[in-house]
Amino acid sequence: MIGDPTRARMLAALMGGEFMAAGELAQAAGVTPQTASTHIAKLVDSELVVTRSQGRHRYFRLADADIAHALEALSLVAERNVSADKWERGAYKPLKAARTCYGHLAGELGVQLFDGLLACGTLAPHEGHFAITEMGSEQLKGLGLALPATTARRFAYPCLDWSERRDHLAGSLAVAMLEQGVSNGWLLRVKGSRALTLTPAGQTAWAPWLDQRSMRSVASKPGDPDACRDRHAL
Amino acid sequence: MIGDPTRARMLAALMGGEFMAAGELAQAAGVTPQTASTHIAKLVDSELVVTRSQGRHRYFRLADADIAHALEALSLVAERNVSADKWERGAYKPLKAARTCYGHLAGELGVQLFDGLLACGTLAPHEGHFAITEMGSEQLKGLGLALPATTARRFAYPCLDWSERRDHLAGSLAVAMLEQGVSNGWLLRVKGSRALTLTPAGQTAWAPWLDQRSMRSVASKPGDPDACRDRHAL
DNA sequence: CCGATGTTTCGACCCAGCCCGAAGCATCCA
DNA sequence: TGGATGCTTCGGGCTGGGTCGAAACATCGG
Repeated sequence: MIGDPTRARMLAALMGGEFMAAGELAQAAGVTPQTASTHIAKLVDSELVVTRSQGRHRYFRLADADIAHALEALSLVAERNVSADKWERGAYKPLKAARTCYGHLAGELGVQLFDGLLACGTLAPHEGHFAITEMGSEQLKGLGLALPATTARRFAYPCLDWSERRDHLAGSLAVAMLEQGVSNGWLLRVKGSRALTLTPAGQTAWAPWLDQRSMRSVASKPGDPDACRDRHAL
Repeated sequence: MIGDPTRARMLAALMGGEFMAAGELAQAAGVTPQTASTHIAKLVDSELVVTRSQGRHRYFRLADADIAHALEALSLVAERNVSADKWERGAYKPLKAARTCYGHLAGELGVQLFDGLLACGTLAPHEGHFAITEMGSEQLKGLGLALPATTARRFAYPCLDWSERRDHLAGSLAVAMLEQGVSNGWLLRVKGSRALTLTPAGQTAWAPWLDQRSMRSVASKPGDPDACRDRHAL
């Protein structure tokens, strides 16, 4: 089911996490609308994709996060033979820098932000997932973020990034942060792609977490929130 | 590649994490040896499987943990339509109770053990993965376990269980614990299957982590190691 | 060296399923 | 109401690739 190249391209296009119209999917997969339609019907039938009719359009989206996760894990394996310099040129480059992954942020930017959130003590490990700290809650509210329910099972958890081969943040918090970033003009969607670009405004807003030269070393001792808080106060 | 039913059965058989001979794979997939051979060649060619010749046998194993993880994530999606009572009867039942998952323990037993290890403070969350505590180190050494290098990147991390839909423990620690369990007779392999059975000896050895009536509530406040340590002293 | 066993290669067959053109619905707009 | 747009269904052509029988190759035991 997932193995067919055409359906695989469709699913890859849907990995952005948003609804897409049937015609868009046909274009993304490079087939005629009628061919796309039969494929979509199969995807819906096997409950990988859910549908939502709106006027004369029908929109489709991945059914849930488990499916996105499975696809992400597959990408990790499938893309591993892509040579290192492929990432640095052509269509891959913007995707590697920053992209959406089922509604949240992935790529170099996603990984950096995740590292920063941990290093600054905005998030703290909690039973295999992550909880937001009191301080972190203040930080994010200060940026104008409406925090989703922090008790949700899928509030914040790690997601392995297929280009970076390291974790980035997933879960309702990550979704909310991406939405905020896009609506505030911190991130721009690249048309017809999952790629994103970080604007100067975004760089400023998220500076406390992104602007850390020695990310790795800081991350190794998570209990140093002061540096981050100070920087945030700028 | 993964989508072909025959290859999927082979990969599922390999999910146990051990080497299997070509003939065994043919039997597991229900095809003739020559058919199996062509499939295996493809799997090796696409680097999903690695080979190891020994005499007139050739043994095969999944290439690495990323691939196992991707397959596990796929199972989670693929098996979700299996009705609840399917799990309770027939061939599924022993698999649900306890099985191997790429060299470590999965199923109800795997999830319980993982919960117990966290609840007792043997393991503690650490930067998205898990670290062994000093106390936990003593506990495991006391059982005669040779601890793998605790600094390894993949020492201990969560792995979503496709029958339980909750995390169990993966990583080199989990592999070592399974190996110890099998070689000490705490666990018995069910012939021709990934299933495992827990012996009374195993129940005793792992009692500190398994023997907790109110698992969920205990797990919710991880800082209560005393009860576990006391029980261990029995 | 010779049979037995395990595995791979070759050749031929056959069918599931992908693809598109044409036609049929459904919805919106003027 | 009629045309334009978006999507789905139907029918038929085609081919990629899975399957097995037969035979070749490799290794072990005697």
